Amino acid sequence: MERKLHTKETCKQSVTEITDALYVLNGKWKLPLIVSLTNGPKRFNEIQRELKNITPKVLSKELRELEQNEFVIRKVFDTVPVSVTYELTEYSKCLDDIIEALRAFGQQHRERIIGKNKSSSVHEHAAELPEPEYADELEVLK
Amino acid sequence: MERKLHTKETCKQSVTEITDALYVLNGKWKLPLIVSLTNGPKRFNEIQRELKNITPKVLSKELRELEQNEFVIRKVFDTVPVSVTYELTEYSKCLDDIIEALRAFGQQHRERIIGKNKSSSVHEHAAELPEPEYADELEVLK
DNA sequence: CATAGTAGTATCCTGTTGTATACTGCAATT
DNA sequence: AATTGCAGTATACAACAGGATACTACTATG
Repeated sequence: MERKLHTKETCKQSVTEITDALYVLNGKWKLPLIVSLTNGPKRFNEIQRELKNITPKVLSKELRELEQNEFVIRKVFDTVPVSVTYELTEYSKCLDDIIEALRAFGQQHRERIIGKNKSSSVHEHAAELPEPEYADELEVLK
Repeated sequence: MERKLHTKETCKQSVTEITDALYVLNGKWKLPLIVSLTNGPKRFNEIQRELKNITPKVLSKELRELEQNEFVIRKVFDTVPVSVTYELTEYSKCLDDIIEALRAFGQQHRERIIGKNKSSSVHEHAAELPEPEYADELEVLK
């Protein structure tokens, strides 16, 4: 149960650092958006198709914010009509560890949930820890 | 500019995995809350004091959600009056990589912003990439 | 000629998140 | 005897994120 961070001071400092990080990456879309750009530049509608359920308004806003934080660069080509691409910057590479950790957790957590649901007849800890309704809590689970 | 994930398929799958992960960890408080519990069990008011600005209503809700996802366990001691502690579960360890990555990024990003603000007289890329108002964008920066 | 695609913007609306304030009932402290 | 701390709940409200739908002006395709 012991972790690397265990003094009161490093712990408080970590809370601040995490808060800073989340301030920049918050919301439902920023990280998925960055991931969807990892295999090269994409155009607006292309992204919208890939990130099922994102509306143009929200996508537009998220892209603007990522641009301001220098994770994404917007390139306009003066074709007729204009075409616009979005691509990741060099700086965005500093997010790779976060993305990889989230990805690994997401994958493992989904498997855990599926396993849980299969053996859901066993309720030994039901009183202390209510059996979560995982099926409703993860959206896709195809 | 090449990363590990670069085929269309692995990229789409990663988006799903990230979405799953964020589904469980979303919001402003869950990760900071978990971090604040890394140096041992804490009581309700103790947490509230440590996480400046969280209201009891929100804290209560966040703790309930973390409990349902089995990251936190709530222990009630029948002292008079009852005392309650919250502590991290074994399973919560699977979040350590995420937390460490976010922490490292948060720390480095804050330093980058401070550096940017010092040399803010240089505006060579102002037209393409508006100089972000970092001072307003990070909340603490004491 | 109608449809589809381009890169978004404009409005309106809902739902969650967060804030503010007050309150509980009991015990220990001042 | 009054205040403080405990672990929250209750109520009302404000703010913001996000969703639904429609629309622009232009071009290419069927």
